[in-house]
Amino acid sequence: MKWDELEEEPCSMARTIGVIGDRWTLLILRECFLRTRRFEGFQSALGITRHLLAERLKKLVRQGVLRRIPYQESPKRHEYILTQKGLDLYPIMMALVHWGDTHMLDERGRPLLHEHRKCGKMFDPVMVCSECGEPLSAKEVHVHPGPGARPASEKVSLDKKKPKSRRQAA
Amino acid sequence: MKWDELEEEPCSMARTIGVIGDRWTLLILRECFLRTRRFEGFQSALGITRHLLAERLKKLVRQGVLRRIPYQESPKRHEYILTQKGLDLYPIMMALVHWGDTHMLDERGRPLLHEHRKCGKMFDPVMVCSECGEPLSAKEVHVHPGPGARPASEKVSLDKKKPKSRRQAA
DNA sequence: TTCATACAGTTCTAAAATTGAACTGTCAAA
DNA sequence: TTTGACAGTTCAATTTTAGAACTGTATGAA
Repeated sequence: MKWDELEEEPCSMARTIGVIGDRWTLLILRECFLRTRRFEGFQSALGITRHLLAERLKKLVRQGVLRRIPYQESPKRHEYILTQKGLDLYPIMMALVHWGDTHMLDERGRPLLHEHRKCGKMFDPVMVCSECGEPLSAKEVHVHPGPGARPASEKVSLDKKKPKSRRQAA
Repeated sequence: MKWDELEEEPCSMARTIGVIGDRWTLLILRECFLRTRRFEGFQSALGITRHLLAERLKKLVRQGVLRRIPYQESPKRHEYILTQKGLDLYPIMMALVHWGDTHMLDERGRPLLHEHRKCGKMFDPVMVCSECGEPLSAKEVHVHPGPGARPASEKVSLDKKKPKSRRQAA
């Protein structure tokens, strides 16, 4: 599968993965949420090669996750700022952090604490149902095909290839 | 940076990314939540190469996200089942799906709808504060160093290399 | 004026990861 | 006896990524 094919999959998760589903992109976005805005800032915070960083930033801009905004003329310099589409990634970031906090800590404890300005307390993120407000778990959710679902006839494979016998075909 | 170094970073997000932060792993986990359990099931649903699939499954088992359980003797066959650690990835999966539903839909609409068994309604996942229950957004959250934070002295770079001048050093 | 540095990239080669395809081996059914 | 399901493993070819240097504008210091 080519990776741009992911964005055409009739699956919202696959499409999201097509945009942000690689390690460097996720780390770049972490820095964005920590207020990094400039090329050198990302590069020195992450140790990513300049080549990949340039490429990933371009892709995020193309996808509308970041906006490239000039902050000085001559030499032209730009900052990379999260768009609303980018800011909407926040729940994904928090969910990643929270899983790490729950399952990947060492003896030293949490690297970061999060304070909720509205209530002034240190908090954890909790995912709830938009309708009843109860916390969600996989077992309480039932999945139905929606209007954009793939027709049942082609449900077999992401890349539509039939698995074929591995003994010589002719 | 080598990818196993990610898991040693004093950052819960980096550690999580070290475990599930690549495209195939995320797609494999999607299938797990859709009740796929067997090698051939993953392979034909995703079109992933058998080589990579075997490797990714091994890693997920090693990380405690999946458990490998025999379902028949001779020939030995195993199923891959989400552990509790794996089930706890659910909020991440839902957050990915929800962002895709919000920002990556085509004209046809949502590929999947989610029904909450408890309340019987189709819902969206919402991330709220564990303390006050209000929905979260990036701007209302303030980050503090926790007990496991990296000392300020080495805050510079993920890989601890100082960026050095790019003109000939000798 | 010359030198060093900041910044935002681009270019190049070597190394690592991924793809695609075939191969192994056990067992069941035809 | 042959074919197919299943769960991998192996290997060559391609694609990505890493690591390092290079380009080019501009500023401040010597």
